[in-house]
Amino acid sequence: MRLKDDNKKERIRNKAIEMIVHHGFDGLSMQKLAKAAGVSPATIYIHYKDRDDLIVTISLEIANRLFESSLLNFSPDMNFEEGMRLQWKNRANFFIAHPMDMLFIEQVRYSPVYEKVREMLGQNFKEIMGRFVNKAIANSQLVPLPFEVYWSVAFAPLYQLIKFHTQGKSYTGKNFTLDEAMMEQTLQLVLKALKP
Amino acid sequence: MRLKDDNKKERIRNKAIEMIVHHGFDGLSMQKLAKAAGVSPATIYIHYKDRDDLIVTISLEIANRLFESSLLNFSPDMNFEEGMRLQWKNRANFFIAHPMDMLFIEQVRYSPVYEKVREMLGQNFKEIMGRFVNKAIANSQLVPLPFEVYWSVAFAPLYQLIKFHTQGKSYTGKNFTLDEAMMEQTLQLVLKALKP
DNA sequence: TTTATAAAAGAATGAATATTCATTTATATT
DNA sequence: AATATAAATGAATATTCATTCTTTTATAAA
Repeated sequence: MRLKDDNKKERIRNKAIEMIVHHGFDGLSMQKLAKAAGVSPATIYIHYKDRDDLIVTISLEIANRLFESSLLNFSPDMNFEEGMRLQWKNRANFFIAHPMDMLFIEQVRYSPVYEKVREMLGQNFKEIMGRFVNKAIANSQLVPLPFEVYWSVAFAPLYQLIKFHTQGKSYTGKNFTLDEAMMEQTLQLVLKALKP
Repeated sequence: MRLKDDNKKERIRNKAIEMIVHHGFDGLSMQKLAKAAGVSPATIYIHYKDRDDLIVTISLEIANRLFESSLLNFSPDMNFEEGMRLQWKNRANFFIAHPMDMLFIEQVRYSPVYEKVREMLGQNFKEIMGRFVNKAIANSQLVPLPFEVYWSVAFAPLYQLIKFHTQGKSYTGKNFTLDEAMMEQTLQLVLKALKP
């Protein structure tokens, strides 16, 4: 029997991401996607149940790949500063290597689609980060705070900076490029905030 | 002659925001919107040039109202901590008073629509905040840093927390409510990061 | 080589889409 | 009260939409 052509599926996937990044969710039509990917509309439905499944599946793939990347060489038993620096490095590496994925997943995260994505995400990641935070607090390497406050202070600035970088401009429209030094400076500020 | 019924326009506006917040940009159709607002499809086109203009115009309205709110009683000559606290308070008040506007504008901010919105935004706000930051650095009340780093550290955590709050859950799905004390705690962390 | 099987294609379907048109309606001005 | 004017309507338009149907094609297993 004939096997599924993964290259074909990848083309569909990549073009879908591209279309959504450039034209939003309402810029994605199955026919335009088929044309852009060089396949028949019907072929999309061999790989994805329907339009919604396409979006959710791709979102999950990227989210899981991001989590996986962020956990590279990471352990919840790490020293707090060391762990934070590694998380920052891993996330930054992923986003800068895959700018389209970054813009796509951020768009998803702020759209109603994320509701569906959230409940299908693995639990691993939250557990590991939860342990990391609790341990750091117990060891007096991190000021005691609710997980959501930690998350907001620890990572929201990084995401914001990387978004500016990926878009090539800050929210005022000014051209912007994030370099190693600026990222390190920002991490230092965040660590200053979080360390007792 | 007959006058434009502002109540009608407001109904269109509010239902559009509601539909986009709940079902995303691809959940907004002009016919559904007309039905939800209790008007004829044609009536929408009396108030907005087309679908795109509707979305961009509403986005601009909300963005400008947010800026205005954030500048209530604010002056770039303020002491840094005082100014930061006021910005946090003003923004939080606006978002918590208008949760739908918050979810709408955040969705816009992460979508390609924002490109169009950005270039139509007034310059006032950036100028005032730019002066505030420069002055604070000159007075050694704020550590020297690029505006984008300041912005990311100073406000991204607030936006993240308010988003958790407005959605009623954190990104892990856990129920979440932001209270005064938690906001103050987070502001303290951010100030610790930013003060020399 | 043949056969069985599922992938892939392209055309077709009906529903939904944004927008407009001809008509009616409300009201400010005269 | 009459008139002029623009708001508002509902039906209509052509287009685009997601999805499926039938047919063809590639290939793994026999």
